[in-house]
Amino acid sequence: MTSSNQLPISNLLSENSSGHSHRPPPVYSITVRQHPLSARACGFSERDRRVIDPPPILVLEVRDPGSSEEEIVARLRSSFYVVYCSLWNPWSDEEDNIMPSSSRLPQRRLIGTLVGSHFYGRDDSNKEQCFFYFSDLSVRTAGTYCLKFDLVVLDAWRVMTRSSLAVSATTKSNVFAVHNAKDFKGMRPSTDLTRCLRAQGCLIPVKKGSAKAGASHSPEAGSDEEDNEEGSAPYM
DNA sequence: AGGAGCCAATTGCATATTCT
DNA sequence: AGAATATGCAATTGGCTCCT
Repeated sequence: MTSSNQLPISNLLSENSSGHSHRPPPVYSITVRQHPLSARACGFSERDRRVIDPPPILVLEVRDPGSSEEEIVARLRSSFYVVYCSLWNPWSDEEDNIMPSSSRLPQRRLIGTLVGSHFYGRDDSNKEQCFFYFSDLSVRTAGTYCLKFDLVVLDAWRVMTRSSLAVSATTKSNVFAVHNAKDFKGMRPSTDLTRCLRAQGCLIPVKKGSAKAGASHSPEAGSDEEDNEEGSAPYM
């Protein structure tokens, strides 16, 4: 299991513990490689979950002039990263996770696995990258939202000393629409990137998509103006 | 009329069985 | 013994119905 590219915990400990090195800290950045486009509102039922389509996929990059290429790759292969997802209102630019309600207790609007799953593999252009995918995200109510992603680097030194972990990078997805059951046009077929990751062993679900959805917006055609306010491609 | 939840059909995956 | 095929189960998805 332990590959030669794996970074020992002792290395992380020494490289991250502040005051133990004069090297500038590495710079982390995350970019949304596959943006969410639409979803069907899943309501308040715990049983009936409707995932966001397509599943958001992020790419992690590390810039560290003091490290060799091999060290950076080893760092990307390690699983000492957590990407946390939250729901945002794109118009007010405020978090939109909590639904205030007079009749019910306040509930989270975004449900599912809010922490991204780490996967190191090749993208559809055969480039090795560190991915985080969110294949189990659902939104309870219809509306227009975007997703905010926060990267936290699990610093062994800080974990051991029980210090708080800082957010190392942040990014947001494009705006996407959540429709009611009657308005939802169906799931799209999985993108090439999704299929590519799946083929390498990534546990991301692959969907065939419905004819209705496929006719109006195939992933290849990229005609998403109806659902995607910014009119950008599903993934870049 | 719109939203929330239920239901049936479809799809994917795991396991069992059969064949070479 | 290993590969191929069949079967069953669980998850997913779209559409329908009921309630507010």
